Amino acid sequence: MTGNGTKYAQIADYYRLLIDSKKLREGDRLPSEAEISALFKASRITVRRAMEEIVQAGYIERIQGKGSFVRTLKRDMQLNHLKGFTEEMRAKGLDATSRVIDVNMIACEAKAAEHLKLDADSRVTSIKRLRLVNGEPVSFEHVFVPFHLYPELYHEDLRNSLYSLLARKGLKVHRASQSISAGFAPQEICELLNISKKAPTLNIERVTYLEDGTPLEYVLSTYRGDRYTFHVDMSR
Amino acid sequence: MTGNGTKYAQIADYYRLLIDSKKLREGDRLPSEAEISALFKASRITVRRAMEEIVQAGYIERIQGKGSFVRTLKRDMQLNHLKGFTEEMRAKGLDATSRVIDVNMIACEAKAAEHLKLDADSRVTSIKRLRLVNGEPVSFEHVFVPFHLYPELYHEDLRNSLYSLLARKGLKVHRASQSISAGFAPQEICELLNISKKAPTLNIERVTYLEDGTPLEYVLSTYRGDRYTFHVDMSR
DNA sequence: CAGTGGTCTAGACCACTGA
DNA sequence: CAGTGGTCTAGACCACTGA
Repeated sequence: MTGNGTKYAQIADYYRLLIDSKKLREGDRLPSEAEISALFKASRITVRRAMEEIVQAGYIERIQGKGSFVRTLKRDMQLNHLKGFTEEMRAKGLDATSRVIDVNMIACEAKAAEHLKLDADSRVTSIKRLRLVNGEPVSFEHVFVPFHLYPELYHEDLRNSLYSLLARKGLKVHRASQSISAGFAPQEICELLNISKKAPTLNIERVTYLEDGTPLEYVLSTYRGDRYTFHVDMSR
Repeated sequence: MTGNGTKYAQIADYYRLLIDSKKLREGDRLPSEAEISALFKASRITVRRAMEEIVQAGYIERIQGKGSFVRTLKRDMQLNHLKGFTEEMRAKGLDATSRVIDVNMIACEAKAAEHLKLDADSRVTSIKRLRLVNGEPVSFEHVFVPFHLYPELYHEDLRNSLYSLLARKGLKVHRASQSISAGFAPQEICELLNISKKAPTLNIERVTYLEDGTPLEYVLSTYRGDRYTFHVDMSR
């Protein structure tokens, strides 16, 4: 517990800690406002202020007439689960494979370096792959992984899930930030995807991070507009 | 003003509307809590509750000793907060407006009916709007809202945030499911967006739901590929 | 200094839940 | 019905900004 700060922050911290440390588990009921009020010798409004804090942070859910309950995080996890291409296609019952176009250790390009928080000339492993579903090309991706995070990466078999490989090295993808736009692809990518230069493509720029916030990879993907749709669930 | 809903919601809506309709602009100061309190004959705590609402929605910023100001926002890395177009652009510090193309009460199309869980010939309010940022067309959207949820909807001023309007009727967007693809737009939409028929577009199909799971709206949006990028954060 | 928002109190009535 | 959270009031003292 903190001890400093405002009263409502202390109350909020107290319950946040109980939940973080699993002393209060999913679905458990918190004491009522009146009880917390008595426990901390705080007015009900101060207690409510504290509860609002942890509702806001997604820790609990309050139901009039029933009480405050530790939230089941399952729903949100399912809501927008971050998947790799292989995993995503498997979830749809499709068979995903890759054709490795090119693997290299290179000096990092400026844009990739910025997203990976590396110095401009740092070394990165560069991987170009064509992603296929049921043997048909669906997307082309160019992945950049900081070399020092996984020096042997370019010796590995990259025909399957990259995330599985990384996970086996203890590099677990935690979150990703993506930018999705519509456009065209350059000639050589069009040829790989077997589409016309005038065919629209879905272009996704993705940065994935480890739990501690370290950027793990920077990916530029080009999806065939006629073969791929990106799904997202969002909540308020 | 609406007349229904809670007092704090009415106060919050009042100022949200002033900001949406540009009667209060970026950097403008809102009246002090005492003034709002007198104006609405509400206690200070109720006023504060209202202010918290619109702080939460990213509309204003409060500074102790100075006052409450309409937010001049750069972009902040929020999680994956579900926003309407107006709100999203505001968060990027951009000025969003709409041109209403067409509003109608129609028998629901099969696809919209399916997503809205309505019978095939149920009545829906159909709204076609052109969304502009700094006066330039960015997207065209076609919204379907079940008629019975908000019968007077087509009498309302639809130039600003639809979600604000709905919220004032107690119809609060809770979650949304979206499908994003790349493609082209039909002739008439290209003309509205002021692009060539061969220009790529980002097409988003969205279904939004109320907290109890009732579908609230079905939207087909067509974004100019050169003017819009969709951002998503995902976690594992 | 007057004016602002931030924290806090004690107390009230209400709507909702479940026995 | 008792217990819960939701809304609302009137009033207090505080910390901070700016003249």
